[in-house]
Amino acid sequence: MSLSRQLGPSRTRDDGRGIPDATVARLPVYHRVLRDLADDGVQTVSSEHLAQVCGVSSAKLRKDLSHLGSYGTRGVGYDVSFLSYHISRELGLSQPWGVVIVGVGNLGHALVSYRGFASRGFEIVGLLDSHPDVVGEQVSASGVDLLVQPMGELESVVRSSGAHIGVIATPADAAQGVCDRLVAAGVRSILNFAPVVLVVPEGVEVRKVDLAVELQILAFHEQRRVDDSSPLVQVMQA
Amino acid sequence: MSLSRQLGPSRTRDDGRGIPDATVARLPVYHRVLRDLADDGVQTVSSEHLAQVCGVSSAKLRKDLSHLGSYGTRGVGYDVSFLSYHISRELGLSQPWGVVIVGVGNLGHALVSYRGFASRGFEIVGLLDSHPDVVGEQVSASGVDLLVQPMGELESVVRSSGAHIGVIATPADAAQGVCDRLVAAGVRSILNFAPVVLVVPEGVEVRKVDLAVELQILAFHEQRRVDDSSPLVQVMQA
DNA sequence: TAGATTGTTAATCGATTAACAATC
DNA sequence: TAGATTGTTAATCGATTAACAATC
Repeated sequence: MSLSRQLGPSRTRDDGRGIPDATVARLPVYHRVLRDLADDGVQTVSSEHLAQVCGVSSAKLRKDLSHLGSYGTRGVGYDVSFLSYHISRELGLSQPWGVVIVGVGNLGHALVSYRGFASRGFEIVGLLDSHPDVVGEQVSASGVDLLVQPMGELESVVRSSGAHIGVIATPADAAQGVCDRLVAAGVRSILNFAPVVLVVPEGVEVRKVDLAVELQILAFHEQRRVDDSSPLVQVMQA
Repeated sequence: MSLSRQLGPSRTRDDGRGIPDATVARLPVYHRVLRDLADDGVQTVSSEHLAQVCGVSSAKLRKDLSHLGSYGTRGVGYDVSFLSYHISRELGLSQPWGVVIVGVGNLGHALVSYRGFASRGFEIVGLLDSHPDVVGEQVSASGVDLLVQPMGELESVVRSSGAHIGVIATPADAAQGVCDRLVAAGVRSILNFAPVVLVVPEGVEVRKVDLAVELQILAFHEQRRVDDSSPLVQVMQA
Protein backbone atom coordinates (compact mmCIF):
# COMPACT_ATOMS: atom_id res chain seq x y z
CA MET A 1 0.00 0.00 0.00
CA SER A 2 2.53 2.56 1.05
CA LEU A 3 4.88 0.98 -1.50
CA SER A 4 3.47 3.37 -4.04
CA ARG A 5 4.90 6.27 -2.09
CA GLN A 6 8.33 5.19 -3.15
CA LEU A 7 7.54 5.82 -6.76
CA GLY A 8 8.20 9.47 -6.19
CA PRO A 9 6.17 12.63 -5.80
CA SER A 10 5.34 13.10 -9.46
CA ARG A 11 1.79 11.83 -9.11
CA THR A 12 -0.85 13.90 -7.42
CA ARG A 13 -3.55 11.31 -6.78
CA ASP A 14 -1.94 9.28 -4.02
CA ASP A 15 -1.44 6.66 -6.72
CA GLY A 16 -5.11 5.85 -6.93
CA ARG A 17 -4.43 3.33 -4.19
CA GLY A 18 -3.95 3.75 -0.51
CA ILE A 19 -7.00 5.83 0.30
CA PRO A 20 -7.57 5.27 4.04
CA ASP A 21 -10.69 3.32 5.01
CA ALA A 22 -11.83 6.14 7.25
CA THR A 23 -11.67 8.51 4.29
CA VAL A 24 -13.56 6.14 1.99
CA ALA A 25 -16.33 5.88 4.57
CA ARG A 26 -16.78 9.67 4.52
CA LEU A 27 -16.61 10.25 0.78
CA PRO A 28 -20.27 9.25 0.23
CA VAL A 29 -21.35 11.93 2.70
CA TYR A 30 -19.29 14.61 1.00
CA HIS A 31 -20.69 13.46 -2.32
CA ARG A 32 -24.31 13.66 -1.25
CA VAL A 33 -23.88 17.11 0.28
CA LEU A 34 -22.11 18.36 -2.84
CA ARG A 35 -25.00 17.14 -4.95
CA ASP A 36 -27.44 18.93 -2.69
CA LEU A 37 -25.37 22.10 -3.00
CA ALA A 38 -25.28 21.75 -6.78
CA ASP A 39 -29.06 21.34 -6.80
CA ASP A 40 -29.30 24.58 -4.86
CA GLY A 41 -27.23 26.30 -7.53
CA VAL A 42 -24.12 26.70 -5.38
CA GLN A 43 -21.04 26.87 -7.58
CA THR A 44 -18.19 27.07 -5.12
CA VAL A 45 -17.70 25.93 -1.56
CA SER A 46 -14.90 26.29 0.96
CA SER A 47 -13.63 23.38 3.03
CA GLU A 48 -14.85 25.24 6.07
CA HIS A 49 -18.42 25.45 4.85
CA LEU A 50 -18.60 21.99 3.30
CA ALA A 51 -17.11 20.43 6.43
CA GLN A 52 -19.66 22.13 8.62
CA VAL A 53 -22.58 20.78 6.61
CA CYS A 54 -21.03 17.31 6.59
CA GLY A 55 -20.44 17.37 10.31
CA VAL A 56 -16.65 17.03 10.22
CA SER A 57 -13.74 19.40 10.83
CA SER A 58 -12.34 21.32 7.89
CA ALA A 59 -8.90 19.87 8.53
CA LYS A 60 -10.27 16.37 8.23
CA LEU A 61 -12.16 17.25 5.08
CA ARG A 62 -9.12 18.75 3.38
CA LYS A 63 -6.99 15.82 4.42
CA ASP A 64 -9.57 13.40 3.03
CA LEU A 65 -9.80 15.25 -0.27
CA SER A 66 -6.04 15.46 -0.57
CA HIS A 67 -5.99 11.68 -0.99
CA LEU A 68 -7.98 12.01 -4.20
CA GLY A 69 -5.89 14.72 -5.71
CA SER A 70 -5.77 18.46 -5.86
CA TYR A 71 -9.21 19.59 -6.91
CA GLY A 72 -9.52 22.87 -5.07
CA THR A 73 -8.29 26.38 -5.71
CA ARG A 74 -6.33 28.17 -3.02
CA GLY A 75 -7.99 31.35 -1.90
CA VAL A 76 -11.23 30.30 -3.59
CA GLY A 77 -12.43 26.88 -2.53
CA TYR A 78 -13.80 23.90 -4.41
CA ASP A 79 -15.90 23.93 -7.55
CA VAL A 80 -18.95 22.00 -6.41
CA SER A 81 -19.66 19.94 -9.51
CA PHE A 82 -15.99 19.41 -10.34
CA LEU A 83 -15.31 17.99 -6.88
CA SER A 84 -18.55 16.04 -6.89
CA TYR A 85 -17.57 14.42 -10.15
CA HIS A 86 -14.14 13.39 -8.91
CA ILE A 87 -15.51 11.90 -5.71
CA SER A 88 -18.12 9.92 -7.62
CA ARG A 89 -15.40 8.72 -9.95
CA GLU A 90 -13.26 7.61 -7.04
CA LEU A 91 -16.18 5.81 -5.45
CA GLY A 92 -16.91 3.98 -8.67
CA LEU A 93 -20.28 5.63 -9.14
CA SER A 94 -19.65 6.54 -12.75
CA GLN A 95 -20.61 3.02 -13.70
CA PRO A 96 -23.84 1.32 -12.67
CA TRP A 97 -23.74 -1.58 -10.21
CA GLY A 98 -26.32 -4.33 -10.22
CA VAL A 99 -27.82 -5.22 -6.86
CA VAL A 100 -29.61 -8.43 -5.90
CA ILE A 101 -31.77 -8.33 -2.79
CA VAL A 102 -32.38 -11.62 -1.02
CA GLY A 103 -35.27 -11.56 1.41
CA VAL A 104 -38.25 -9.37 0.54
CA GLY A 105 -39.96 -8.93 3.87
CA ASN A 106 -40.59 -5.53 5.41
CA LEU A 107 -36.91 -4.65 5.29
CA GLY A 108 -36.51 -5.88 1.73
CA HIS A 109 -39.51 -3.80 0.68
CA ALA A 110 -38.04 -0.80 2.44
CA LEU A 111 -34.78 -1.25 0.56
CA VAL A 112 -36.57 -1.60 -2.78
CA SER A 113 -38.57 1.55 -2.24
CA TYR A 114 -35.47 3.48 -1.19
CA ARG A 115 -34.96 6.26 -3.69
CA GLY A 116 -31.27 6.59 -2.94
CA PHE A 117 -30.51 3.49 -4.96
CA ALA A 118 -31.09 4.61 -8.50
CA SER A 119 -29.99 8.18 -7.88
CA ARG A 120 -26.52 6.90 -7.09
CA GLY A 121 -26.18 4.51 -9.97
CA PHE A 122 -27.27 1.34 -8.22
CA GLU A 123 -29.78 -0.77 -10.06
CA ILE A 124 -31.81 -3.50 -8.46
CA VAL A 125 -31.60 -6.40 -10.88
CA GLY A 126 -33.09 -9.17 -8.81
CA LEU A 127 -35.38 -9.89 -5.87
CA LEU A 128 -35.45 -13.30 -4.21
CA ASP A 129 -37.45 -14.82 -1.41
CA SER A 130 -38.23 -18.29 -0.17
CA HIS A 131 -41.74 -17.60 1.05
CA PRO A 132 -44.45 -18.74 -1.39
CA ASP A 133 -46.64 -15.79 -0.47
CA VAL A 134 -43.99 -13.33 -1.56
CA VAL A 135 -42.62 -15.14 -4.60
CA GLY A 136 -44.29 -13.85 -7.72
CA GLU A 137 -45.15 -10.53 -6.17
CA GLN A 138 -44.55 -7.58 -8.40
CA VAL A 139 -42.51 -4.84 -6.74
CA SER A 140 -41.76 -1.50 -8.27
CA ALA A 141 -38.22 -0.24 -7.79
CA SER A 142 -37.59 3.33 -8.99
CA GLY A 143 -39.97 3.02 -11.89
CA VAL A 144 -38.97 -0.48 -12.93
CA ASP A 145 -41.19 -3.41 -12.04
CA LEU A 146 -39.51 -6.49 -10.66
CA LEU A 147 -40.89 -9.91 -9.94
CA VAL A 148 -39.88 -11.61 -6.70
CA GLN A 149 -38.31 -14.92 -7.70
CA PRO A 150 -37.94 -18.14 -5.74
CA MET A 151 -34.65 -18.81 -3.95
CA GLY A 152 -33.87 -21.61 -6.38
CA GLU A 153 -33.30 -18.97 -9.03
CA LEU A 154 -30.56 -17.22 -7.06
CA GLU A 155 -27.65 -18.47 -9.13
CA SER A 156 -29.35 -17.91 -12.45
CA VAL A 157 -30.48 -14.41 -11.48
CA VAL A 158 -26.98 -13.43 -10.37
CA ARG A 159 -25.36 -14.90 -13.46
CA SER A 160 -27.82 -13.57 -16.02
CA SER A 161 -27.92 -10.10 -14.50
CA GLY A 162 -24.19 -9.90 -13.80
CA ALA A 163 -25.03 -8.50 -10.37
CA HIS A 164 -22.08 -7.20 -8.39
CA ILE A 165 -23.62 -6.57 -5.00
CA GLY A 166 -25.75 -8.89 -2.89
CA VAL A 167 -27.96 -7.59 -0.11
CA ILE A 168 -28.97 -10.10 2.55
CA ALA A 169 -32.24 -9.12 4.22
CA THR A 170 -33.25 -12.58 5.40
CA PRO A 171 -33.73 -13.89 8.94
CA ALA A 172 -30.48 -14.68 10.76
CA ASP A 173 -30.59 -18.42 10.30
CA ALA A 174 -30.79 -18.19 6.53
CA ALA A 175 -28.06 -15.60 6.10
CA GLN A 176 -24.93 -17.77 5.92
CA GLY A 177 -26.50 -20.14 3.41
CA VAL A 178 -27.57 -17.26 1.20
CA CYS A 179 -24.13 -15.74 1.53
CA ASP A 180 -22.43 -18.95 0.44
CA ARG A 181 -24.63 -19.20 -2.62
CA LEU A 182 -24.08 -15.55 -3.56
CA VAL A 183 -20.33 -15.98 -3.29
CA ALA A 184 -20.42 -19.22 -5.27
CA ALA A 185 -22.36 -17.40 -7.95
CA GLY A 186 -19.61 -14.79 -8.19
CA VAL A 187 -20.76 -11.98 -5.91
CA ARG A 188 -17.86 -10.44 -4.02
CA SER A 189 -19.58 -7.50 -2.31
CA ILE A 190 -22.21 -8.22 0.30
CA LEU A 191 -24.33 -5.98 2.46
CA ASN A 192 -25.65 -7.96 5.39
CA PHE A 193 -28.64 -6.90 7.48
CA ALA A 194 -28.89 -10.18 9.38
CA PRO A 195 -27.39 -10.20 12.88
CA VAL A 196 -24.80 -12.84 12.01
CA VAL A 197 -21.06 -12.71 11.45
CA LEU A 198 -20.78 -14.08 7.94
CA VAL A 199 -17.89 -16.34 7.04
CA VAL A 200 -16.57 -15.59 3.57
CA PRO A 201 -13.49 -16.53 1.55
CA GLU A 202 -10.71 -14.01 1.19
CA GLY A 203 -11.40 -11.34 -1.37
CA VAL A 204 -15.08 -11.02 -0.53
CA GLU A 205 -16.07 -7.73 1.07
CA VAL A 206 -18.85 -7.81 3.63
CA ARG A 207 -20.47 -4.81 5.27
CA LYS A 208 -22.89 -5.32 8.08
CA VAL A 209 -25.73 -3.15 9.27
CA ASP A 210 -26.99 -4.26 12.64
CA LEU A 211 -29.83 -2.38 14.25
CA ALA A 212 -29.33 -4.08 17.59
CA VAL A 213 -25.68 -3.06 17.69
CA GLU A 214 -26.56 0.57 17.04
CA LEU A 215 -29.19 0.56 19.76
CA GLN A 216 -26.86 -1.02 22.24
CA ILE A 217 -24.17 1.55 21.59
CA LEU A 218 -26.76 4.24 22.26
CA ALA A 219 -27.82 2.43 25.42
CA PHE A 220 -24.22 2.39 26.61
CA HIS A 221 -23.94 6.16 26.33
CA GLU A 222 -27.40 6.66 27.76
CA GLN A 223 -26.42 4.65 30.80
CA ARG A 224 -23.28 6.73 31.16
CA ARG A 225 -25.40 9.86 31.36
CA VAL A 226 -27.46 8.35 34.11
CA ASP A 227 -24.31 7.30 35.96
CA ASP A 228 -22.87 10.77 35.56
CA SER A 229 -25.76 12.30 37.44
CA SER A 230 -25.27 9.88 40.33
CA PRO A 231 -23.92 11.32 43.58
CA LEU A 232 -20.45 9.80 43.42
CA VAL A 233 -19.54 11.57 40.22
CA GLN A 234 -21.11 14.90 41.10
CA VAL A 235 -17.95 15.65 43.05
CA MET A 236 -16.18 16.25 39.78
CA GLN A 237 -18.70 18.86 38.75
CA ALA A 238 -17.90 21.00 41.77
CA MET B 1 -12.89 11.11 30.42
CA SER B 2 -9.27 10.31 31.01
CA LEU B 3 -9.43 12.47 34.12
CA SER B 4 -10.55 9.41 36.02
CA ARG B 5 -7.24 7.75 35.23
CA GLN B 6 -5.60 10.01 37.74
CA LEU B 7 -7.56 8.48 40.58
CA GLY B 8 -5.03 5.68 40.78
CA PRO B 9 -4.66 2.07 39.75
CA SER B 10 -6.64 0.56 42.60
CA ARG B 11 -9.69 -0.19 40.48
CA THR B 12 -9.82 -3.14 38.11
CA ARG B 13 -12.57 -2.02 35.80
CA ASP B 14 -10.71 0.66 33.92
CA ASP B 15 -12.55 3.01 36.23
CA GLY B 16 -15.88 2.27 34.65
CA ARG B 17 -15.06 5.11 32.30
CA GLY B 18 -12.69 5.31 29.40
CA ILE B 19 -13.81 2.27 27.43
CA PRO B 20 -12.60 2.95 23.87
CA ASP B 21 -15.30 3.62 21.29
CA ALA B 22 -14.00 0.84 19.10
CA THR B 23 -14.42 -1.57 21.98
CA VAL B 24 -17.94 -0.41 22.78
CA ALA B 25 -18.91 -0.97 19.15
CA ARG B 26 -17.80 -4.59 19.39
CA LEU B 27 -19.31 -5.47 22.75
CA PRO B 28 -22.81 -6.04 21.31
CA VAL B 29 -21.38 -8.64 18.93
CA TYR B 30 -19.59 -10.48 21.72
CA HIS B 31 -22.76 -10.33 23.74
CA ARG B 32 -24.97 -11.81 21.06
CA VAL B 33 -22.54 -14.63 20.31
CA LEU B 34 -22.22 -15.42 24.02
CA ARG B 35 -25.97 -15.66 24.29
CA ASP B 36 -26.06 -18.00 21.32
CA LEU B 37 -23.39 -20.14 22.95
CA ALA B 38 -25.32 -20.19 26.21
CA ASP B 39 -28.42 -21.28 24.31
CA ASP B 40 -26.39 -24.13 22.87
CA GLY B 41 -25.44 -25.17 26.38
CA VAL B 42 -21.80 -24.10 26.11
CA GLN B 43 -20.43 -23.31 29.56
CA THR B 44 -16.92 -22.11 28.89
CA VAL B 45 -15.24 -20.49 25.93
CA SER B 46 -11.67 -19.45 25.17
CA SER B 47 -10.79 -16.08 23.71
CA GLU B 48 -9.48 -17.94 20.68
CA HIS B 49 -12.81 -19.64 19.99
CA LEU B 50 -15.04 -16.70 20.86
CA ALA B 51 -12.93 -14.38 18.75
CA GLN B 52 -13.17 -16.67 15.77
CA VAL B 53 -16.96 -16.79 15.91
CA CYS B 54 -17.11 -13.01 16.33
CA GLY B 55 -14.79 -12.43 13.42
CA VAL B 56 -12.03 -10.66 15.34
CA SER B 57 -8.55 -11.62 16.51
CA SER B 58 -8.18 -13.17 19.95
CA ALA B 59 -5.73 -10.43 20.93
CA LYS B 60 -8.31 -7.79 20.14
CA LEU B 61 -10.99 -9.67 22.01
CA ARG B 62 -8.90 -10.04 25.16
CA LYS B 63 -7.86 -6.43 24.98
CA ASP B 64 -11.49 -5.37 24.64
CA LEU B 65 -12.60 -7.51 27.57
CA SER B 66 -9.74 -6.26 29.71
CA HIS B 67 -11.38 -2.83 29.68
CA LEU B 68 -14.39 -4.25 31.50
CA GLY B 69 -12.46 -6.09 34.14
CA SER B 70 -10.98 -9.49 34.72
CA TYR B 71 -13.75 -11.96 34.06
CA GLY B 72 -11.79 -14.89 32.65
CA THR B 73 -9.79 -17.69 34.20
CA ARG B 74 -6.24 -18.28 33.05
CA GLY B 75 -5.76 -21.71 31.63
CA VAL B 76 -9.51 -22.21 31.35
CA GLY B 77 -11.27 -19.42 29.46
CA TYR B 78 -14.40 -17.43 30.12
CA ASP B 79 -17.57 -18.63 31.77
CA VAL B 80 -20.13 -17.91 29.07
CA SER B 81 -23.01 -16.65 31.17
CA PHE B 82 -20.78 -14.81 33.63
CA LEU B 83 -19.09 -12.87 30.84
CA SER B 84 -22.37 -12.36 29.04
CA TYR B 85 -23.85 -10.83 32.15
CA HIS B 86 -20.97 -8.43 32.66
CA ILE B 87 -21.03 -7.25 29.07
CA SER B 88 -24.77 -6.67 29.22
CA ARG B 89 -24.29 -4.75 32.43
CA GLU B 90 -21.60 -2.60 30.86
CA LEU B 91 -23.80 -1.92 27.86
CA GLY B 92 -26.67 -0.88 30.08
CA LEU B 93 -28.89 -3.74 28.97
CA SER B 94 -29.83 -4.73 32.49
CA GLN B 95 -32.40 -1.98 32.47
CA PRO B 96 -35.07 -1.58 29.77
CA TRP B 97 -34.90 1.37 27.40
CA GLY B 98 -37.96 2.88 25.82
CA VAL B 99 -37.81 3.50 22.09
CA VAL B 100 -39.97 5.83 20.02
CA ILE B 101 -40.05 5.24 16.27
CA VAL B 102 -40.93 8.20 14.09
CA GLY B 103 -41.96 7.28 10.57
CA VAL B 104 -43.85 4.03 10.09
CA GLY B 105 -43.34 3.31 6.41
CA ASN B 106 -41.75 0.11 5.14
CA LEU B 107 -38.61 0.73 7.16
CA GLY B 108 -40.55 1.64 10.28
CA HIS B 109 -42.58 -1.56 9.94
CA ALA B 110 -39.40 -3.55 9.47
CA LEU B 111 -37.99 -2.05 12.67
CA VAL B 112 -41.15 -2.80 14.62
CA SER B 113 -41.22 -6.42 13.50
CA TYR B 114 -37.54 -6.85 14.34
CA ARG B 115 -37.31 -9.45 17.08
CA GLY B 116 -33.93 -8.21 18.29
CA PHE B 117 -35.59 -5.31 20.06
CA ALA B 118 -37.34 -6.96 22.95
CA SER B 119 -34.78 -9.72 23.34
CA ARG B 120 -32.21 -7.12 24.26
CA GLY B 121 -34.32 -5.11 26.63
CA PHE B 122 -35.50 -2.46 24.24
CA GLU B 123 -39.18 -1.70 24.34
CA ILE B 124 -41.02 0.17 21.66
CA VAL B 125 -43.19 2.64 23.54
CA GLY B 126 -44.39 4.82 20.71
CA LEU B 127 -45.00 4.92 16.97
CA LEU B 128 -45.56 8.18 15.14
CA ASP B 129 -46.31 9.10 11.57
CA SER B 130 -47.64 12.13 9.73
CA HIS B 131 -49.50 10.25 7.03
CA PRO B 132 -53.27 9.97 7.67
CA ASP B 133 -53.36 6.51 6.09
CA VAL B 134 -50.88 5.19 8.63
CA VAL B 135 -52.05 7.03 11.73
CA GLY B 136 -54.39 4.85 13.73
CA GLU B 137 -52.99 1.64 12.31
CA GLN B 138 -52.48 -1.06 14.86
CA VAL B 139 -49.00 -2.58 14.74
CA SER B 140 -47.88 -5.51 16.80
CA ALA B 141 -44.39 -5.23 18.28
CA SER B 142 -43.12 -8.38 20.01
CA GLY B 143 -46.53 -9.33 21.31
CA VAL B 144 -47.64 -5.86 22.30
CA ASP B 145 -50.04 -3.94 20.11
CA LEU B 146 -49.26 -0.33 19.43
CA LEU B 147 -51.31 2.35 17.74
CA VAL B 148 -49.58 4.65 15.27
CA GLN B 149 -50.13 8.17 16.55
CA PRO B 150 -50.14 11.48 14.70
CA MET B 151 -46.95 13.56 14.72
CA GLY B 152 -48.64 16.16 16.89
CA GLU B 153 -48.49 13.69 19.75
CA LEU B 154 -44.69 13.37 19.59
CA GLU B 155 -43.96 15.43 22.68
CA SER B 156 -46.71 13.90 24.76
CA VAL B 157 -45.75 10.35 23.74
CA VAL B 158 -42.10 10.94 24.62
CA ARG B 159 -42.95 12.57 27.93
CA SER B 160 -45.60 10.13 29.07
CA SER B 161 -43.57 7.07 28.09
CA GLY B 162 -40.26 8.42 29.34
CA ALA B 163 -38.66 7.19 26.13
CA HIS B 164 -34.88 7.36 26.05
CA ILE B 165 -34.15 6.56 22.42
CA GLY B 166 -35.66 8.09 19.30
CA VAL B 167 -35.49 6.33 15.94
CA ILE B 168 -35.92 8.52 12.88
CA ALA B 169 -37.25 6.54 9.92
CA THR B 170 -38.79 9.43 8.03
CA PRO B 171 -37.92 10.84 4.60
CA ALA B 172 -34.81 13.01 4.56
CA ASP B 173 -36.56 16.36 4.50
CA ALA B 174 -38.52 15.66 7.68
CA ALA B 175 -35.59 14.29 9.68
CA GLN B 176 -34.11 17.48 11.14
CA GLY B 177 -37.48 18.76 12.27
CA VAL B 178 -38.30 15.46 13.95
CA CYS B 179 -34.87 15.45 15.55
CA ASP B 180 -35.35 18.93 16.97
CA ARG B 181 -38.67 17.96 18.49
CA LEU B 182 -37.28 14.74 19.97
CA VAL B 183 -34.42 16.64 21.55
CA ALA B 184 -36.72 19.34 22.86
CA ALA B 185 -38.85 16.62 24.42
CA GLY B 186 -35.82 15.29 26.26
CA VAL B 187 -34.48 12.52 24.03
CA ARG B 188 -30.70 12.44 24.01
CA SER B 189 -30.04 9.26 22.01
CA ILE B 190 -31.06 9.19 18.37
CA LEU B 191 -30.76 6.56 15.70
CA ASN B 192 -31.11 8.17 12.30
CA PHE B 193 -31.97 6.26 9.14
CA ALA B 194 -32.51 9.37 7.02
CA PRO B 195 -29.62 10.36 4.75
CA VAL B 196 -29.08 13.68 6.50
CA VAL B 197 -26.40 14.97 8.84
CA LEU B 198 -28.45 15.95 11.87
CA VAL B 199 -27.52 19.03 13.82
CA VAL B 200 -27.95 18.48 17.55
CA PRO B 201 -26.93 20.31 20.72
CA GLU B 202 -23.98 19.07 22.68
CA GLY B 203 -24.72 16.06 24.82
CA VAL B 204 -27.05 14.44 22.32
CA GLU B 205 -25.73 11.21 20.80
CA VAL B 206 -26.66 10.48 17.21
CA ARG B 207 -25.91 7.30 15.33
CA LYS B 208 -26.59 7.13 11.64
CA VAL B 209 -27.37 4.17 9.45
CA ASP B 210 -27.11 5.04 5.79
CA LEU B 211 -27.80 2.40 3.21
CA ALA B 212 -26.42 4.52 0.39
CA VAL B 213 -23.14 5.01 2.24
CA GLU B 214 -22.72 1.27 2.74
CA LEU B 215 -23.42 0.55 -0.90
CA GLN B 216 -20.99 3.19 -2.05
CA ILE B 217 -18.22 1.80 0.11
CA LEU B 218 -18.85 -1.59 -1.44
CA ALA B 219 -18.81 -0.01 -4.89
CA PHE B 220 -15.45 1.56 -4.13
CA HIS B 221 -13.89 -1.80 -3.35
CA GLU B 222 -15.69 -3.47 -6.24
CA GLN B 223 -14.19 -0.91 -8.59
CA ARG B 224 -10.76 -1.54 -7.13
CA ARG B 225 -11.07 -5.20 -8.01
CA VAL B 226 -11.90 -4.32 -11.57
CA ASP B 227 -8.97 -1.93 -11.73
CA ASP B 228 -6.66 -4.56 -10.33
CA SER B 229 -7.38 -6.87 -13.22
CA SER B 230 -6.55 -4.12 -15.71
CA PRO B 231 -3.33 -4.47 -17.75
CA LEU B 232 -1.36 -1.67 -16.10
CA VAL B 233 -1.42 -3.27 -12.70
CA GLN B 234 -0.80 -6.80 -13.87
CA VAL B 235 2.87 -5.87 -14.06
CA MET B 236 2.98 -5.99 -10.28
CA GLN B 237 1.67 -9.53 -10.25
CA ALA B 238 4.65 -10.77 -12.28
C1' DT C 1 -0.73 43.81 -2.96
C1' DA C 2 -3.88 41.94 0.76
C1' DG C 3 -7.03 38.54 2.02
C1' DA C 4 -8.57 33.99 1.66
C1' DT C 5 -8.18 29.25 1.44
C1' DT C 6 -5.96 25.11 -0.06
C1' DG C 7 -2.70 21.16 0.42
C1' DT C 8 0.83 19.43 3.38
C1' DT C 9 3.52 18.83 7.40
C1' DA C 10 4.49 17.22 11.91
C1' DA C 11 2.70 16.22 16.33
C1' DT C 12 -0.68 13.80 18.81
C1' DC C 13 -3.89 10.58 19.70
C1' DG C 14 -6.20 6.14 19.63
C1' DA C 15 -6.47 1.36 17.97
C1' DT C 16 -4.29 -2.90 16.68
C1' DT C 17 -1.10 -6.49 17.11
C1' DA C 18 2.27 -9.87 18.79
C1' DA C 19 4.51 -11.60 22.43
C1' DC C 20 4.79 -13.25 27.00
C1' DA C 21 4.66 -13.23 32.05
C1' DA C 22 1.19 -14.48 35.27
C1' DT C 23 -1.55 -18.07 36.81
C1' DC C 24 -5.17 -21.43 36.61
C1' DT D 1 4.19 -30.40 37.46
C1' DA D 2 2.88 -29.53 32.49
C1' DG D 3 -0.27 -27.52 29.47
C1' DA D 4 -3.43 -23.99 28.53
C1' DT D 5 -5.06 -19.53 28.39
C1' DT D 6 -5.66 -15.04 30.34
C1' DG D 7 -4.44 -10.11 31.09
C1' DT D 8 -0.89 -6.82 30.10
C1' DT D 9 2.96 -4.81 27.91
C1' DA D 10 5.32 -2.46 24.34
C1' DA D 11 5.74 -1.78 19.54
C1' DT D 12 3.39 -0.59 15.46
C1' DC D 13 0.09 1.21 12.75
C1' DG D 14 -3.46 4.34 11.18
C1' DA D 15 -6.36 8.47 11.96
C1' DT D 16 -6.95 13.07 13.70
C1' DT D 17 -5.64 17.62 14.52
C1' DA D 18 -3.50 22.21 14.37
C1' DA D 19 -0.64 25.06 12.15
C1' DC D 20 1.21 27.16 8.19
C1' DA D 21 3.61 27.64 3.78
C1' DA D 22 2.03 27.81 -0.85
C1' DT D 23 -0.72 30.21 -3.93
C1' DC D 24 -4.94 31.85 -5.91
